[in-house]
Amino acid sequence: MKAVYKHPRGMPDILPGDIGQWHAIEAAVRSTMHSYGYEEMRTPLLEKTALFERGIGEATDIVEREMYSFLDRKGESLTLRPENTASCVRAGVEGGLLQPGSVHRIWYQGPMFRYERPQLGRQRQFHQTGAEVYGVSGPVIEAELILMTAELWRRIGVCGVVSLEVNSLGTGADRAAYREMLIDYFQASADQLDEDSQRRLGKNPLRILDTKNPDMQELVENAPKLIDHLSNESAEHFAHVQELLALNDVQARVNPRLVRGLDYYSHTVFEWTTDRLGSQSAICGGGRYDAMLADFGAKATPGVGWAMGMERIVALVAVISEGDVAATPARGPDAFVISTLKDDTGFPIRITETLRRACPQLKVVQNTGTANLSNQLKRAGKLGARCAILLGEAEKASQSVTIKPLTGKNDPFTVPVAQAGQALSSILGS
RNA sequence: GUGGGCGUAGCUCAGUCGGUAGAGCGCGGGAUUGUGAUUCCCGUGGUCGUGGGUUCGAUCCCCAUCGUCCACCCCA
Repeated sequence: MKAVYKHPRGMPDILPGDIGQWHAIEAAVRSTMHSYGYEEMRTPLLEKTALFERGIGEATDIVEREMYSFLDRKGESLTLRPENTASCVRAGVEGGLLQPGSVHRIWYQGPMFRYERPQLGRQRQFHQTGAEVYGVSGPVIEAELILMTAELWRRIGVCGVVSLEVNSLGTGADRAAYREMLIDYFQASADQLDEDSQRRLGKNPLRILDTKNPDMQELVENAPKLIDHLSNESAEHFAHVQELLALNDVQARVNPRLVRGLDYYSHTVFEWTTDRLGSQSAICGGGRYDAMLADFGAKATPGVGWAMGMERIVALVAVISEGDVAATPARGPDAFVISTLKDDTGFPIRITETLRRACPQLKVVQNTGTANLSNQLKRAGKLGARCAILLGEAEKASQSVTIKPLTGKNDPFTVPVAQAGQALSSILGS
């Protein structure tokens, strides 16, 4: 079989055999969001390009080289969303949610798009799940958001292989003062900066600290740290967050070099990482971004949030469970209808449909082959069916069905069609 | 965006020192003209990712392209 068409690069299909993993993780996400009182929000996949340029920051890699932007039929520049925070803020403002004093806990889930070289855990169309809180300043809500990610890892079953790093970026004023300090420091050693860093020096010197260039490690290591130059209020704020995490048994390592890629953060930022996924180690990250709300028209409303990469979580679960998950088959049919009537297709489908209507909670599947009874039963067994419904000349003549339980050693029995649904329910239990 | 590996049946892979290909599993049918998870038999399967080039001849060599993986980079 040759495929006439292939998927675009970095945009793989999720086939039925893999969807169970996603459903399991999505179920954990939903239950966690419910526990914490967050409500789902959905925004369009396309936004006006300016929304992301402004919201994410012009000097970021995402905006500079990773966005899928195009002109629509009226010549307006639209972009496939590379992340969802800017859209959520836009929707919150536009939808009138972000009134001063009101509080909203929001979560989202869906595909995002970035033009990158694909790798394990890094696709061009990928899926993020995230949570955002609007209308709450202060450290408690930051702690809540971090604590819910920790709880999510517990529910997904990956808490043993992830670790948390936190940092504080302070206030805009803190950063402005620090930024000057940093520019002075790096300019004094400008000859040691690589090309990327020289470019960032003018636009966004904080991101130089995030470099992984080994030649610059010493320079970066000795740079002044923002966390040592926070205002007293910011330092207290950050200390409080750390206390609240410790109070709830969540270990966090302070990483003064954690800056995060998006420009709008302030105060607490955090990142969950794992060492089990090769070079894509970040599985979740977030922080406070009051400044973006102000930019978007909600001056009096603060905002905090995080996002996690679903593909990375799926990959992480697969890596740590090795063969376990593969050995867990998808749940088979509750009832598998097989027929030895070679020239009557009407009776079997009518019985199947009757059972579905009588037992809407059960999965009732009609066999599609023409094999002999023995092989049809083998197929039922392979599918993991809980019982088989046998139809043949005798059943057709007496308008009855034979039910054969496949899980135990129960003998098959025959009941009239009218009682088949009830009989099925009672032997399968609940 | 940079560098490198890979692409043979639905899946995992073998193979051809250049003469158009195999295995296991899977899938379909049967052994058993009405009772499964074991076994046996038969069958289905691939213009060897795609397009060019070299050659009498290419799945194999070369180039391009698409997809994929790894590192860098970046982030979720």
